[in-house]
Amino acid sequence: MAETQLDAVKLDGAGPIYDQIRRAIRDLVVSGAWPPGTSVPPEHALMEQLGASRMTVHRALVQLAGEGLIIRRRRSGTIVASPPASHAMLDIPSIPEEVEQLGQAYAYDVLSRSNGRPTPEIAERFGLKRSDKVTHLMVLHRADGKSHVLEERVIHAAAVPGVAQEDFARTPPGDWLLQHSLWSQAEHAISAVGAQADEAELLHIAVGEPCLLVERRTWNQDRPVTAVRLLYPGPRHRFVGRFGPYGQV
Amino acid sequence: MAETQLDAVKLDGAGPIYDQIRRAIRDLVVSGAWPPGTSVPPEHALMEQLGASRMTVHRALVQLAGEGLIIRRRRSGTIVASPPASHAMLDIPSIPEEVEQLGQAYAYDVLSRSNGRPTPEIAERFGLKRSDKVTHLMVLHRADGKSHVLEERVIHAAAVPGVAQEDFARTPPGDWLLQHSLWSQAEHAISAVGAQADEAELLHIAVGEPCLLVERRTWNQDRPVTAVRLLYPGPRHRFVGRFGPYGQV
DNA sequence: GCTATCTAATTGCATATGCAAATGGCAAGC
DNA sequence: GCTTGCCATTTGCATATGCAATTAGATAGC
Repeated sequence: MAETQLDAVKLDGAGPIYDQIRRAIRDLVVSGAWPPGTSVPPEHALMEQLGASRMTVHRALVQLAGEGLIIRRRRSGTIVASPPASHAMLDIPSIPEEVEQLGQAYAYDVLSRSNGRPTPEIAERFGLKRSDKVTHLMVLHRADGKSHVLEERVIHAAAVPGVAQEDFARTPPGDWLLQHSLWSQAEHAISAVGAQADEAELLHIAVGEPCLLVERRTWNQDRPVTAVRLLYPGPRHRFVGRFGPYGQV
Repeated sequence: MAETQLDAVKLDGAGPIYDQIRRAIRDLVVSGAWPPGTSVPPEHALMEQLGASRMTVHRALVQLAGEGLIIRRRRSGTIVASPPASHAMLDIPSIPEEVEQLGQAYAYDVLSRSNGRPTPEIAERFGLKRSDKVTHLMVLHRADGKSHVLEERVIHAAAVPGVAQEDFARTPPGDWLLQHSLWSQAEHAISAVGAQADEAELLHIAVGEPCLLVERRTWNQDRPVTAVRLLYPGPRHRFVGRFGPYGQV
């Protein structure tokens, strides 16, 4: 449980006070300055530090709690929440967890791994500059021994310290990145493609067999972090989302 | 601009007052009792009607506005918002609009249409009872003359008055339903499949060619409304979503 | 009729106040 | 040591009050 630095909360004078407080704390959370578990100063402390009334501070904190950024409990105080990975269609799923939730045994192989510059094709496909240093990976995930999904991943070395030394022997890159990097925005694209020859061989399916392709890119404060291409074989896989007319339920 | 019935707002005594007010108004909105454009009573009226303070009423309304259910403007008052269809991955897109946004000419053909009971296969696939009366449709949507998407739809007649008389000559069923029915929940599932022979012929692609399959079911207060199966040919189509670690951005 | 101005309705925001509810931790008693 | 009960801290909720900002509609002036 880390200490918070009270004076890290700075208002910018733009807009309503409650919203300035909200944004100030939100930025500290999403930037990683206050990692999950950090205790947020109590309302009275913020109130004095910022010269606002308790109700104004309260309003900001209640809103942040509603957004899931912080968790508040009487007497214990307020702490930064751990980002949940539970949005089904709008999330970054952990492949090991997915497989294990299906009651199957998870395993994976790192097929290849290299540090260097992206090839033009990869740079184009993942929206990177040719000058960026990247780690490039191919990983095959298996469920009960059967090929589950083929992962091609590019990691922007500058955004993820230590990635060049990591060999991903114990943790697959997706999960490793969730622990060792921050992201503030992601983009999914889902499409259907036919398997290429090399892909078909690895996934043990016929060439041209329909596959669900998930391409995802993530950024941290507008800097690219990683891009991944997940190829799920056949009609066995589906992405499900539930929602209402005014947004998610 | 319809009138609101002030006494339609009823508290249930469960939980905080601001939340009772919030839920009471939310229910009136999502149930359709207060359709879009309806003016919500001003804070003072609700305050007197409910015996709560203005700030408590205010808190409920501010929250509803934040959720997008209502729109508030000084002096003009508060009105019920129109449900937006802009969530990209989590929405019910209008196919004509989608096509026209691509700058292509939209057209469609109703390939078949029938009223009756669902076949066992359809009942199973769409989660309906065999005894439900349904309208069954096959529609081909075209963009610039080319096949764009093949739609198979089942509409639960009891949930949509007038569907048995409608021939969908002027408006495709998806758009017609958005105007003539209410829904409170929907479920998407996206997967990749190979085209069957009949589907391939209609879409002008080869048998087995990968297609993106979107299956969607919608309910209104737990009663099924419609189920649809949208088959998008080939890798031309993609579903895109943007989000952050704490939810949508 | 047209325009500029004023008025009043309505929401937006902040504060001060008070009490309720939950609970971590201490102290007393066994 | 263990349990019980109390106290202080922190958040949750509701109210009352006051002023600011916005703007629809009325009014006055031309």
